[in-house]
Amino acid sequence: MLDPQLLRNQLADTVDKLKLRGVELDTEAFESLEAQRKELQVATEQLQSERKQRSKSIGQAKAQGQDIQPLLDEVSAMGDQLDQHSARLSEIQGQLQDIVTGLPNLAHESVPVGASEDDNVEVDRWGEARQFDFEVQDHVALGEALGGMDGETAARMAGSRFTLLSGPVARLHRALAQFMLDMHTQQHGYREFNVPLLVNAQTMFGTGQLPKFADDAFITTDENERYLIPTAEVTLANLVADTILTPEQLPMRVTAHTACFRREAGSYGKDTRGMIRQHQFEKVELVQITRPDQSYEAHEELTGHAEKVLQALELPYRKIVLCTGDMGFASSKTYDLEVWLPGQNQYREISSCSNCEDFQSRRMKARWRNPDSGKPELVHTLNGSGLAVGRTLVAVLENYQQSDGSITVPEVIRSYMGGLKSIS
RNA sequence: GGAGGAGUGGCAGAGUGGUUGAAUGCACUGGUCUUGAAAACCAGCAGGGGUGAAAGCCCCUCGGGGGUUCGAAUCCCUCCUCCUCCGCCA
Repeated sequence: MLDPQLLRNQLADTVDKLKLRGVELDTEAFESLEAQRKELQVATEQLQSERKQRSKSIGQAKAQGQDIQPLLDEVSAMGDQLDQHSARLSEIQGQLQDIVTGLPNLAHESVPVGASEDDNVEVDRWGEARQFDFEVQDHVALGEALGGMDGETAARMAGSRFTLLSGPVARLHRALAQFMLDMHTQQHGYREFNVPLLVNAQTMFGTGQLPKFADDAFITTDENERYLIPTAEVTLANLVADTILTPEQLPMRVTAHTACFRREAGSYGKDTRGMIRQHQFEKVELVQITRPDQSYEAHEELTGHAEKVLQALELPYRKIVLCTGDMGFASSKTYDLEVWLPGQNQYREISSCSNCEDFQSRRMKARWRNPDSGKPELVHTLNGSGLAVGRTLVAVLENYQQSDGSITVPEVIRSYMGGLKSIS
């Protein structure tokens, strides 16, 4: 959520910055609502104040044994007026709230301006695409030939966008997740969490999934509606919801390996082959909670932690910075890591690392006590995939394939596979 | 699923209709004292919001929401969470 003060005091400037994100805000309508809010709120609080004072004086008069009936009549009349005012006020505030919660975060000044993914900027490239002296296959052909990947049976039991893994391929998938988790906890200082996969609406609101993107999430139908998390970012960031952290607790680095669930509404026909885009996939997520003045440093660091996984697996990738028009709703700045997939002859996203500044913490009421001011102030939140496990499996299958269709197991993964060097 | 109990400031814990946003203790911060520390003593110390150039003034919040009342931490309804016991169950 944007700071409401920005919209009140620097409206024109904020509207300009929102335009870069591809969002048009009706300035006039907003200003009109805001003016009404101000007037109503002042009036309502004034009435509350008067009522409070008079009620107190009734208490005092009664204690002194005076006749309080005239006072009672007078204050009674105020009640109706107050009710009217506060009803109208909450209506206006609700309308303002609807507008504000639907606005995306503003982009950091270092983010390239652009309208779509075509305007994203490559900032780094690591590794070299392997040269094959045979015809490469994609992960689906490889996985099926190995007898370890089955989309048809999965579709029969669950529908499209699900994949069954089995045997050594399933084990490789598991090994990759274990490897990532171990690297982040043992080398990068993250604390491992095992988190709920179902959360309430409040929690989804905190990280920005609600109310605007309700259609993207799976929701339960029992009386207490719960959402299946689309990413562990939701649970990890919400660890600090409604809390005031001490300076010593920052930065907080947390990670979790979870299943993630996405409806992929609106992506019909996109990436239908294989396990690039699934309703259910696994991901090792990295989240950092930092002091505001250290979040951009942490953003570079966190992205580096994700890159370390790709480097250890010797998977070629490039790092791009998303332009203002292509960033996620809550983000101020996002790096995407795209891994080289020989089977598709292109780079595909395998990690997305974002600094959300105080956009999520304002929604979550996540604060720290700044020793300089002595006051609670909003923390900054960052998240990144480290990495998407399913897509990492895809990348390993395609990059490590041999002419006979077997897969060489990456060296760093072998100890997680009982020393296995090759899957055939 | 059934029966009972409980949710108050960072923590503990008073408070059952009227200057209570809240006693007291601990913790924390500053000061006095001390060579220094401790102890003792003094003082400060919830969060959110509105308005204002600022100082300040004002409003809201005692798990969430609603109600009764001139007035609610206190009474009523409802939901949530936690604890104990019974039942069921991975």
